[in-house]
Amino acid sequence: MRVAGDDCHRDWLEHTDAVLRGAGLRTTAGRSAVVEHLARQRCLVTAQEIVDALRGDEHASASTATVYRALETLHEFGLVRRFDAGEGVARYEPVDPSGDHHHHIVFDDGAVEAFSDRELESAFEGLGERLGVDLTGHDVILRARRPE
Amino acid sequence: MRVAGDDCHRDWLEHTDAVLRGAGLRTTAGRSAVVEHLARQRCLVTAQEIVDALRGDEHASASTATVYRALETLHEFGLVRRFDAGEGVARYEPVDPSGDHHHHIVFDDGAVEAFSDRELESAFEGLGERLGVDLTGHDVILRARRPE
DNA sequence: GTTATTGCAAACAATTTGCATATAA
DNA sequence: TTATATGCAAATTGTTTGCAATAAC
Repeated sequence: MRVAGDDCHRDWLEHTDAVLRGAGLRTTAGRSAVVEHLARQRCLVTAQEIVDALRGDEHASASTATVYRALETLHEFGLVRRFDAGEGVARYEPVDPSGDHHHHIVFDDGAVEAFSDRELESAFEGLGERLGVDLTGHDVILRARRPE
Repeated sequence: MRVAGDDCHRDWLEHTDAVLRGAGLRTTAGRSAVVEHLARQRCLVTAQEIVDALRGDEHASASTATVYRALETLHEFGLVRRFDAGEGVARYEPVDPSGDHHHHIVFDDGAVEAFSDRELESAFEGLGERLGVDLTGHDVILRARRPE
């Protein structure tokens, strides 16, 4: 039985490795640790969370500077998405190489969850044409009240 | 002849005044200057831009701290939207009291433009129900390539 | 051997906060 | 008169950068 999430993450890891290597970048301990941590991640992570997680890992670690530099590199290559819910911290997540993507719900208590909706997705088809611009992507942020 | 934009801004100004006053807040020079500047604004503004604009205005001014505090207050009351395109600066804009709203396109050169699209908007109807959450709002951020 | 990558610590930029003063109600 | 708002400057926070040391290729 295939576990979708796991495969997606393995795919991302392989894809990321290939892209970075293909660009002539070296496979180094720090960046690899960041990439592997992201691959393990389902949700949005902050740079600080990666630093902390790696500090607690005896097999890998990376300084704050390295984490930020790795994230910047990954972002340049379109391998991670940067997401900013407006709390002053940037959050990152792997970009699924298969093209699948999801969006986010920010709850009033600050929690962030992922969601996807085919119907909403299809509303973006043809939008670029209607607006007369060359769309390269889209993000949706829903705000929701936490049910009490 | 009615000029839509102007009316909308006047409406927002009056609405904002009423809400703040209704909450027992005082009508003070600093906050009023910020509110009036926002009302005059069509596009997304940063806190710093407001400070600078007011510094050049002989009739009004507000310190950095006051501008941030005013924006925070307005945001709490849902009178402004905070928008973060991921460049590390928060941008604010009035929330139209009539319920009308628009979204944003971030171009690869960093420019941000507003847009609205009825078709896209209608895709959000029923979304909360489909997802089983109580939606209070939504933001859409399009990414686009600047035509060369 | 070269050149990219790292860690550290210092530098930065946006935003927040403490506190004494000013002012709207 | 009294509590809210302000300005200033210092403090915080998230992120970036210079540079010498290190490690990939």
